[in-house]
Amino acid sequence: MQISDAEWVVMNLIWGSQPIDASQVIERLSEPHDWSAATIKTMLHRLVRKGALSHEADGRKYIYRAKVRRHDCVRKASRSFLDRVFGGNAAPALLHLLKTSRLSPDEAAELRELLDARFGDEQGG
Amino acid sequence: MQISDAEWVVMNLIWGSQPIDASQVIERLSEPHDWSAATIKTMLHRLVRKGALSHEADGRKYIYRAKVRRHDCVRKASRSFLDRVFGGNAAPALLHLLKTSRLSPDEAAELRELLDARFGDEQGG
DNA sequence: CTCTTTCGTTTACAGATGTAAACTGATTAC
DNA sequence: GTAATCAGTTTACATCTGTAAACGAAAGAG
Repeated sequence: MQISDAEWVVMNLIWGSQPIDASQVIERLSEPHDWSAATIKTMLHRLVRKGALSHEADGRKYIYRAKVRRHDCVRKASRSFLDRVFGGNAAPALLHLLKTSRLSPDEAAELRELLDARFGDEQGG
Repeated sequence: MQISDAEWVVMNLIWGSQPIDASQVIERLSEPHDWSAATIKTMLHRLVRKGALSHEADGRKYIYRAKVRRHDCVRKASRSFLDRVFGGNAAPALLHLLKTSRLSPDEAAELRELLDARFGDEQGG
């Protein structure tokens, strides 16, 4: 199951604010993305159909919840990105991101720690 | 201009082996991707139309060349991936890739060097 | 010179995507 | 209780994608 660009916007909101009903999603996304309410309703509907969201009636409205875990979707999307753009090799991707990104000192430190933890200074691991 | 999944396969080949003619592309891609010659011809055609490739007649066949630089496409695709999946923040993306990837010691070392060069140990840069 | 093969162009077609209006059933305001 | 409103469902529609067949021109086979 593929989550499209626009659907990621919706999913990202829902992962961060579930359970949530349609009006909330519309309220939070229509302005910043210049989407009509109808567009957002369509996306919610499609995401339910795809199995990415579940909805549960609460009176006349529906409460939406993610059925797929963000982490799994991130993994899938990352895999697909790596495959398509870097032939599946993480190293060039990491180098590219590192070269083109501004990181805060804290973020850099965290990265360095993880790097050291997983791939120790002397031997790789 | 967007390069689709399948088109990336073609572009990746061409970036690595240009100039190249259609029969070569077909020869190199149809087996591993299980694509018919017609499919590959379509993709070449679309890529020319999109402006990603140029073609130049050489007798009855065409020689293809990339018109867009790989680096630019990588940057665009990375940007789009970051935006869609990580809300535009490189740090979580880097952490994710690092957590889910196996790197060789050399790759790890290269990353560490770049990290240190760009975001020195004491002060961020 | 015809027939066949080859190469590129056009056309095809279903499914995904972005974007949204139309429709329908329930609910709230009079 | 009838009108306006609101939520969700259906329908719409152009474009993009993946996948490929059909078609037309050129070139080589005989």
